[in-house]
This record gives sequence, C-alpha cells and structure tokens, in this order.
Amino acid sequence: MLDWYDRHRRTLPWRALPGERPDPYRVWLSEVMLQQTTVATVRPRFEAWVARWPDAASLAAADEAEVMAAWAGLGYYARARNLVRAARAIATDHGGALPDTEEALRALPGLGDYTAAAVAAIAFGRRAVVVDANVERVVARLFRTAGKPAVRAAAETVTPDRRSGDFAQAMMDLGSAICTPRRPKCLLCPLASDCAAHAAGEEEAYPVKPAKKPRPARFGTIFWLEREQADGAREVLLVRRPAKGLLGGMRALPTGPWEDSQPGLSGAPVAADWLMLNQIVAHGFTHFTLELALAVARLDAHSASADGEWWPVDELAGAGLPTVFAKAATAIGRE
DNA sequence: GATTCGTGGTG
DNA sequence: TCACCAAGAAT
Repeated sequence: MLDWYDRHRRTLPWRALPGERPDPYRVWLSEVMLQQTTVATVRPRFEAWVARWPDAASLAAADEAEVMAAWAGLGYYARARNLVRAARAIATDHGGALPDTEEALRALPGLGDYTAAAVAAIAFGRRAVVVDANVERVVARLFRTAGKPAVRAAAETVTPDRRSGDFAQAMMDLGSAICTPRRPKCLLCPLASDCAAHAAGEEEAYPVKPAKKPRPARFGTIFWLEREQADGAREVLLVRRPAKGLLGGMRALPTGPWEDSQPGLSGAPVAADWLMLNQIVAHGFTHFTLELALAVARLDAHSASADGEWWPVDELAGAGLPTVFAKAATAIGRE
C-alpha cells in the first residue's frame, strides 16, 4: 500500500508533499471538515478557512458568530462550535500547540476515535489504527469480514508501525478511487490478489450495512418579514437558532414549529398581515424531510419591532444561513 | 447502543 | 429521480 501511495497519492491542500512536515492545524481542520463530507466540497472551503484563520491561535481568538457563518452550508454545525472550543483549549491547556498523542487529541471536543487517530498518525507520525468508512470498506472486503469490532481488529493487523499516517491516507485514496462502494475497479487494485471478497465475487456485499429506517416528513412555515429603510434599502428579519440541536447556533429565518402536518401561521414572529406564497421549499435532512411554506409580510419602519436582527436583503449571502434558509431566500427573491 | 446531528455528489 | 453515501461525534 505504501508503494502504491508513493505512486498514486492525491495532492490535496491539507496534505504535506513528500519530505515536508505536515501542519497539525491543517491536518486537524481538514479531518473535521471531512467528517461525513466529500473532498470536492471541502477543498474550496478549506482554502478559504485557512486564509482567514491560518492557525489555532487565530481560531481561538475568533468571534464565534463569524466562525458559525463561515461554516454555513457545510452541515453538522456542532463541528464548528467544537472547533472553536478545541482551539481555545489548545491555547489555554496546551501552550498553543496541538497535543501530539492520540489520547490527548481524543480529549478535545470534536475529536472522536477516528479523528484523534488520524491526526496522531498523519500530523505527528504516531502509530495509530485509523478506521474511517474507506478503511472499513477496504478491510471488510480484504478479509471478507463484517462488524466494526472485527474490521477494527483486522485493520490493526495490517497497519504498519512506520508511516501509519501514509498508510491511512493510502487506504482512503484507494477507497475513494478504486475500492468504491459500488462497482469497485478491482482491475486497478493493488490488493486484488489478496482480497477475499474479490475472490468470492462478492465485493459489493461488503461492508455489511444496517437497514435504514424511512425518513418521516415534517412541515413548517418560514416567515419572511421585511421592512424598508428611509433610503429604500430592504431589510429582512433574521434570528439566531438555539445553541444546541438542529442547525444549532446558526443565523436563520424565523420558522414556526415543524410538525406532521402544515402548521400554517402558528409561531409567527409578529402579528402581521401575512401572505402565504403559493410555493414550497423542500429540504432533506438526515433523519426527516421538511416541506416549508413561505409566509411574507412587511412592517413599516415606525411599527412595533420584532426580536431578531434586521439584515440587508442584498447582503443575505454574507449572513451565513444554512442551506434550507438560503433556498428559501432564493425562492422568495424570485417572486 | 440507538439517535441525532446537514449537505451535495452520484449511479 | 431518488436512494445511497461520505476522511464521524456526541449524547
């Protein structure tokens, strides 16, 4: 695998070139961004992030609201909150440098078993057994085995003592390009002659995935409340969502409750002359789907105010709205 | 151990 | 079109 990696490794912005020393901050940041997120999505976001916060110290000193806005659209927003928390812990408890052991990394918020092992191995050259979805798939096929404990034990047996970080990245590159979930390219695989699943012709049967539950549908209403400044500039009311839970801590358009049937105008931010648009915004979350009706109203500048933040409509792109609200804003903008 | 956390690409 | 899936973590 290491020979294959030396010939076929991808060049990625967070990855040190051969002979270079990796930057632990960049390795950590990339691993967090890549949690359940594709390389294609992460690449430009990583570049923009490190241009703005180039090291752990700058991130520790950052305004959390700006960090959350910078994460908008990436999903799993607890990752951004935990990045700030971890950066501050690094500043206060570790003298400004990332800890260099798997155990100490694992104690930082947002670093679980996978990420702690990956950073220890890739950034610090520690021997660590790195098991992500790619490694699980490659190892499950190689040994034709099932279940996370068995896969982990098998991964332990094939992880080298030296260059275990390169080994992990090699397995990820292999899983990404060759040992893919569907239609793996076994003719190109350096492990094909050793692969038990390939010998049995059952590559796609591994890894064994649990059955997925159906996603229920929920319904809600987004409230677009607008006011006009004396100079004619339009502003829309934004709110900040509660710190925990879905889209936690993110700037948002006001919504009412999300329920099993359309809740109409309940939960409106103010009593106003709401107009329901003849349009629905559909959005899929991990464990349910959401269909949102759009209600719009206008306040004149002298009427009662509403709780929240008035935001210039033509600057909404800079508000850091999660995708579902960005979709709604686009839909209303077309009206 | 099962749930709850987003989003975009892909076949 | 849509189910599947991704460099998972926290609770």
